[in-house]
Amino acid sequence: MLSSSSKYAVNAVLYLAVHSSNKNKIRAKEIAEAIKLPSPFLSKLLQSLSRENIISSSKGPTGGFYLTEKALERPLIDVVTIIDGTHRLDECVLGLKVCSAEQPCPVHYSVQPLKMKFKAELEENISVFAAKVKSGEAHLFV
Amino acid sequence: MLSSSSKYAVNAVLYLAVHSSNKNKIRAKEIAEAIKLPSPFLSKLLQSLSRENIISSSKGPTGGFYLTEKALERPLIDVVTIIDGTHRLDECVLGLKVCSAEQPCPVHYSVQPLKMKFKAELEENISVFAAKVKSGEAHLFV
DNA sequence: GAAATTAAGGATATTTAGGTCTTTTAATAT
DNA sequence: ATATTAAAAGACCTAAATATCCTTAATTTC
Repeated sequence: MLSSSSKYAVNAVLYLAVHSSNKNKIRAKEIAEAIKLPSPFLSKLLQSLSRENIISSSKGPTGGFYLTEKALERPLIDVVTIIDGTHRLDECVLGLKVCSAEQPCPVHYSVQPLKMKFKAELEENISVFAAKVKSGEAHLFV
Repeated sequence: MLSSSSKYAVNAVLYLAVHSSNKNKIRAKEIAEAIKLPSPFLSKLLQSLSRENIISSSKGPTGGFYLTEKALERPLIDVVTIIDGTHRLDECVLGLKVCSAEQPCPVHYSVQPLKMKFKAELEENISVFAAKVKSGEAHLFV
């Protein structure tokens, strides 16, 4: 459903949402260690996210990545679409080119509502998910 | 959620469910053309399915693949697990090693019910999905 | 301004899923 | 029996996703 890359990206963004601020930037390496990911690879993902302004960065000593207040109010699904594009979440579970209400695949009516629901969940703001982690209601890492 | 391979496999099995019988076996090549797939690749998948007895085959002239009455009563999810194994449908959407009711990821409670529902749908017999195709209620190919 | 630090960016390597080809085995028809 | 047909099996190839490395650019501290 999601690529590994976008899973990592979501993890990283939520980590930043919980731990960073513009006063407290976090280095790629620290995030990588926290979420147990090779840091050069994570850097690539962070770069992509930064280019699309969903996370912010600054170079040099005391530099690193962080989320602005504004970024916290963006839906989590933005992270996914930046990394994976939009197609992946929309395509037919059976891989049919055409799969719609008019030409449904055999599982279309079972799956379509679930897909809509999933996407709707991801429309929730990053801050909402971060709040769950902060409160201990949800966890991020092993 | 499903690998391309298991999507193809599901398509092929449903094609067989609709078109084949032990009196009317279908060659790999014909299935491949019908579902627009490279036939050597499809052959591999059919072999795996045949080894696990979810589809039947016979060699030689008038040979090919077919589904028995018994096979039609197996749940569609068997096709998926033969090709993908069981892990793929169970793993955490955010890729966390541990993701459970006790240690839920931030989207766990949103996604878990959807996943259960999806798996439950796939527990339906192959014949049920085939019937939908036969009645024109669902479609298989572009 | 020089040194140190950290992200950015490009090039490259590795792994895995996806796809192909060739030979062997089994069944059928003549 | 022999020729033909089609699946089985294994080796092999390809492309995309995943991961790494190395150089450059931007900040900060001293």
